[in-house]
Amino acid sequence: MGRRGRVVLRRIEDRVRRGICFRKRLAGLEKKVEELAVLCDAHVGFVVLSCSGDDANPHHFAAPATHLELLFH
Amino acid sequence: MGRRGRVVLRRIEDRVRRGICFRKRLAGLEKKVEELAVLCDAHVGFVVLSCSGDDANPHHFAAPATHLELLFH
DNA sequence: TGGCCTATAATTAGGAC
DNA sequence: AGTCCTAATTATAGGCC
Repeated sequence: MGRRGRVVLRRIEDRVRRGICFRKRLAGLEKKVEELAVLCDAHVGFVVLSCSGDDANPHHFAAPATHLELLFH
Repeated sequence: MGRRGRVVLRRIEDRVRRGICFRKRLAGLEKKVEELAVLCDAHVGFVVLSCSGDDANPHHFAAPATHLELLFH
């Protein structure tokens, strides 16, 4: 994707590239979730527990904040 | 987006258009979640409880299936 | 490592049927 | 309401610093 070729749905073996991809896509996902919630007045939440080989960035998110109680109560 | 103008982050007031947008974006989100999980070997899940004014389509999803236990146990 | 840049791929709103 | 089409926007891999 981006500059070269299409997405191949397969684990990215290189640790560094996998981490970069993880951070970029996580940001994109957060935006999409927020958009779905607001545009469609939906209750949406998502959880990311970890990225393999990257203990530094366990993550958690739900959007928007007012839905948090509903989802994770 | 698409044919006319940019995304405005605001509730779509028209019921029919909101429902269409909901279904399209939900499908897109499922794909993105699946991709994040596989590409980055991450544990990801998301929940959609409802779309306002569309009781027909409460939805639930987590990807991939092997992560379900981890996330919603 | 982390932020910008940008060439491409991917998503999607609206239309047609 | 569902499916296909496609223009136009948006997301993002790889580069660069």
